[in-house]
Amino acid sequence: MNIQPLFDYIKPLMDLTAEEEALLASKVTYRKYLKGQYVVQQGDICKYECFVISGCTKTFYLDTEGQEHVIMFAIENWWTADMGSFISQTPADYNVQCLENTELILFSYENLELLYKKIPKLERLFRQIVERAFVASQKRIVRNFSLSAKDRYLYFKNQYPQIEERIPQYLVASFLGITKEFLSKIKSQLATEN
Amino acid sequence: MNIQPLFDYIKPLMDLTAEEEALLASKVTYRKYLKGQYVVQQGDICKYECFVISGCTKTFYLDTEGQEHVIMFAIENWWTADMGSFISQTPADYNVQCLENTELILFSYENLELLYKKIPKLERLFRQIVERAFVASQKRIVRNFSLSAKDRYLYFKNQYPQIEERIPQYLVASFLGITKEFLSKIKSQLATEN
DNA sequence: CGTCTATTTGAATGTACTCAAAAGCGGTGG
DNA sequence: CCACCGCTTTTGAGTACATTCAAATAGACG
Repeated sequence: MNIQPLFDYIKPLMDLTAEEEALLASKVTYRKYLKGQYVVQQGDICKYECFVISGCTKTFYLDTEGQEHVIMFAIENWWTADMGSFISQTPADYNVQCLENTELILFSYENLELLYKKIPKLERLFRQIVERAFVASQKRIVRNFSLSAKDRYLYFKNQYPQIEERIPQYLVASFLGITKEFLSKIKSQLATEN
Repeated sequence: MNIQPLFDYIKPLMDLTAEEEALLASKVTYRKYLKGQYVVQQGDICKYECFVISGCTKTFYLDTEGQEHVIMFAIENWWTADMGSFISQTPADYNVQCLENTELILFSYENLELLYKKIPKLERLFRQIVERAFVASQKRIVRNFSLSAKDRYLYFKNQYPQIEERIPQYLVASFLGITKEFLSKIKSQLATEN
């Protein structure tokens, strides 16, 4: 049990007093997951916003044909959840599953509300975090529209080398919105080019 | 000058005292734009978060080939801005332009910060607004991956009939990530089907 | 070493794009 | 009132990017 990485993450964004840190620590849950375990399942209510201490998760959606679409990955110092489900406490559209053994800090809905009350500046912190997530999400929409599959792959590889290295290629393909076969062809094409 | 729609929008989300309403009113700017005018231009710093009282705006991006990609529309009771630019006060990636004569309520960066200080629960309100925007953005990514152009169009038409009716079709096409020609073909196909 | 999963390769196909031209439509001026 | 202009939409032919399906190959792990 080590939630220090959470404080290290918060520190540059916001100052917390020792009491506030203690309160925060008392209202979150540290939990280990094994590779393959689900943090959230489609149809369940997403009970937690999660901060990743170590490991890696994927968030994905199963469409009506059973096709899996990876929406996001999360690694050390990232947040994950099905936010739509969490904020309205309604059934989740997405699954969050661990791709490695993973350590998470869980913020339950009730405790997060309580923390917002007791430490109002957390409201500010989370506003800023979500603002950045929203901006990143919009940028991804733009990339999906304006870049070819090849360029989206190169962008991903360049931006998130530490993710590309540790997850299977078919998940990268799904994240990029292409088939695993086509990503394979893109890679072999890139290899011959140089 | 009528900012009542803003208060009507806020009321179901949060209670404001008369003093708070007055303070808020004193720290925002009401402004009319003509059809075609820019609210934000690519390269400028986005000075305001904008609440739409009336009219309609498009947010778009010009890629390296000069191709326009519509990222979002905003109509009555929606928010618009280049949030990435606004939150970090750096040059904007996107343009926001009025598609009709438009009335906006402008929140400047400084005044919004001041309002957050004086009315901390506004921090909560904006957090919740951005959370919902983020969720919507993620859902759009999922739709772009899992639906065909035809189904994306049908979804858009169904969800936002009041937008589809009042804007030219080539902008709808751009928003959906397809060419205007292809959207035209989709529509004629739908017409023959029934 | 064998099994299971992930990746690669190839051929046929499909969805959406490009380019070019024609048709529709709204406003303006002769 | 009609003719013309600019802009939007439609139509068609040819093309490109990405998919599907099937089979072969490579890698990981017990």
